[in-house]
Amino acid sequence: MSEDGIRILLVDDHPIVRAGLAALINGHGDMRVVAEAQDMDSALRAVACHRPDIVLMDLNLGAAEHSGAEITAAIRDKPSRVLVLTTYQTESDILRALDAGASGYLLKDAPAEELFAAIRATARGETVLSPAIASTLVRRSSRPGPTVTEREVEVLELLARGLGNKELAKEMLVSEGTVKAHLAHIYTKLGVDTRAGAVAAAIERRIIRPT
Amino acid sequence: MSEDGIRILLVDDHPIVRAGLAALINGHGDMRVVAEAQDMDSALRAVACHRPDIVLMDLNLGAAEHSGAEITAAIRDKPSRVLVLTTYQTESDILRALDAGASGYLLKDAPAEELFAAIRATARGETVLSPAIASTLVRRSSRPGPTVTEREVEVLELLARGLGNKELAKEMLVSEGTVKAHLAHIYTKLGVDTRAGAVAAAIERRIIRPT
DNA sequence: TTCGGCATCATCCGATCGGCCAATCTTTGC
DNA sequence: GCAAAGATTGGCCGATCGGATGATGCCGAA
Repeated sequence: MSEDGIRILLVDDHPIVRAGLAALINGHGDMRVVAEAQDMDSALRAVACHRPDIVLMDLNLGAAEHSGAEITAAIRDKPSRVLVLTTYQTESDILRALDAGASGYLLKDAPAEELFAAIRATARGETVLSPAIASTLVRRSSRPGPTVTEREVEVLELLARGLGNKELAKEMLVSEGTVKAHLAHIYTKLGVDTRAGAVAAAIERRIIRPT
Repeated sequence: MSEDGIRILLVDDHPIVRAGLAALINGHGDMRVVAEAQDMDSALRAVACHRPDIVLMDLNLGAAEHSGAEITAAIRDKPSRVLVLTTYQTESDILRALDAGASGYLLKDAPAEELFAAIRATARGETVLSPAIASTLVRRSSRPGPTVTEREVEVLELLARGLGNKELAKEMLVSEGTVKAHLAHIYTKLGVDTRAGAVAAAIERRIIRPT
């Protein structure tokens, strides 16, 4: 890795963004884009084929079936390290990605220099988080206020897809009463009183991400 | 403009994406990024100050108050031409931008070459649309299926914000009965039977955009 | 001009939702 | 081991929602 710099695999579904990032990265002597992928399947193949040091992955993969966290998990045991680059900072996304084994989580809001620093740090084996991300996580753990449960996030995500209580119950394999209990908790925690309002508030607070 | 190539103003709220696009564009001899802006206000100032030939604008400006179409309208009478570069292709966004006077509408899904071609074409005074965009517009006009009304789109957008029927009525300055009528029409057109489902379907069909 | 689409409004009724109360069971942590 | 928190379920009731139906006015196309 040291002779030709940090070898990077770019994963993003937007060719234009990909080309931009590649141009940006290749302008630096100590790192190089060795492959690109536009979806999860080709990303997996590229990892196996090119053995990059770092997978720079845009989690905002449009209407992807794979949750992005999935792929991170699939790559985790390979020698490559995954650096997630995304637009959103929903609690569920961050936690899911980190749980899956991502070595870093960066927001596109960050300045370009931060990206390079993050790439180098990740290559050194360190774990990198955007300041905004870090503060989100800190806020999460040290907030006296209401914290939505994992299960409640599930409910919110299904809610955003327009399911009714019966459907919610069937989907989550619980009774309708349980669903209503979760909903009641969510309502009080978010300070709303309708399902639609809950979805709006959840999106507002970046608890879930709009479909 | 001809001595130093096409002068471009980049507008995008993500520094990383901006840096990537700048690196990409500046790699071409016949075009150059002369200024960058991360929000609408600084974009307007930059237009007045640098007089770019083209404003390459990312409409996907996070939680922007300004609709993006607004700014396009504000720039329109200046000598600069606006080329919109975005992720989404909702009917309302496209039509709004074109109505506002954008000279082009490109999806990030497009290959990078298409971006350069679009920049050059826009500089020549032509109007450019992504193939996907064009087909969306064509589909819109030649589709036998259900077409949601302007008013119904309004309802859908408010619906996505979690309002109840009473609130809907107050917001739209009509009676609750009218709201329910609109809802009924929307349900049959989208093939759903709940407000949440309608929101999901509307987002799915790119009629509205998740907030 | 006539027909159809759109927006507007109203009423009735069954289904669903949201609020309130109470209970059991598992996990987590002190 | 015990307390706290989360997940689970049940029932009751008023409020809201969704479906069906009908009616009016406006405007553009045939």
